[in-house]
Amino acid sequence: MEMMAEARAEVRELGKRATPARLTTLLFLRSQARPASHAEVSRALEPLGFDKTTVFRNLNDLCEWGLAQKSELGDHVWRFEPSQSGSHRSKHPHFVCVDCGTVTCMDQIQLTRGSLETSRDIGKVTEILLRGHCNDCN
Amino acid sequence: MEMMAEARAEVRELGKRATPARLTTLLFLRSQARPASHAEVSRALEPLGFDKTTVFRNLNDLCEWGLAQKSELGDHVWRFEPSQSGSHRSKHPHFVCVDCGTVTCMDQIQLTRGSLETSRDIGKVTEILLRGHCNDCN
DNA sequence: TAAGCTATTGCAATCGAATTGCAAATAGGC
DNA sequence: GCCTATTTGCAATTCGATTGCAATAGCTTA
Ligand SMILES: [Mn+2]
Ligand SMILES: [Mn+2]
Ligand SMILES: [Zn+2]
Ligand SMILES: [Zn+2]
Repeated sequence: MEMMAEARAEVRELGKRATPARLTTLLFLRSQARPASHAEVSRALEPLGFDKTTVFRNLNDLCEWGLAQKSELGDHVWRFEPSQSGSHRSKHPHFVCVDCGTVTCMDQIQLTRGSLETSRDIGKVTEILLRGHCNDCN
Repeated sequence: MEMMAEARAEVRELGKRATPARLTTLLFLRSQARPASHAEVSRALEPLGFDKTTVFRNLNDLCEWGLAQKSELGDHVWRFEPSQSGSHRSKHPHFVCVDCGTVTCMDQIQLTRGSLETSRDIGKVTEILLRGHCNDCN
């Protein structure tokens, strides 16, 4: 498959071994519309014969190597999503519904000039997380 | 003590029992400049003879009753802080340093008009969390 | 393409925060 | 002071995250 060959090349590029578990984990993340928890990825890959711990380690390794990103969205569970390939490889904002737990990836959320100054007094903002009630939940 | 009598009144006002563990927990939160984790509160109260689980339950009860707020700031640990007494009892934004873990309470962080519209398409934002590198850490 | 070295895997065990069950203690109304 | 519903203390449990270690399997090299 096309995707698989591509993933293999990317992993090899980093000097890492292109194992089936690793490539499948990466492909799975890329197939999802939203960040996936370790439990979700495992649930999908265990039936294929991949071990839960191996998945766990690969998820974290992929993050360490820049191929994926890990975020804590407020429910004490890590969620993983593939890094943006092209333009913005940086973290993007997320919206989490406190009612149904749905996570939405957002582009270009900006703070007002005043807020930006305020935040600069404290530090350099690298990540924005919004929480609230999604339109479906109200 | 003044604080204690005040706390007692507030708890009684809610129809709840003003137990030593409960009042001490509330006073402790109010003595802190930053949100405190359950572990931190327990560490402070256990030497005084209060049980870890009791502290845990009181922290959550206080939140349920509106006297405190609970947030997940990105490290898989709940943090508790007293509700603002006067003007804005609502949740305020926080900044968390991903390096040192320091949490800073912020006032009035606003999104740009455009971002606000974008977010409205998704849901009603009730909480904003900023993460990044604090000025002390660079 | 077979051997060898090392990264990776599988599985059991451990960790720690969060959560629960239940009997004993106690706050507050009477 | 008595009574009862609430709260507490302590042990046990849950569950995601994390680790140790021996077995396995990529990849490099000869
Ligand atoms: Mn995303
Ligand atoms: Mn705060
Ligand atoms: Zn929702
Ligand atoms: Zn810092």
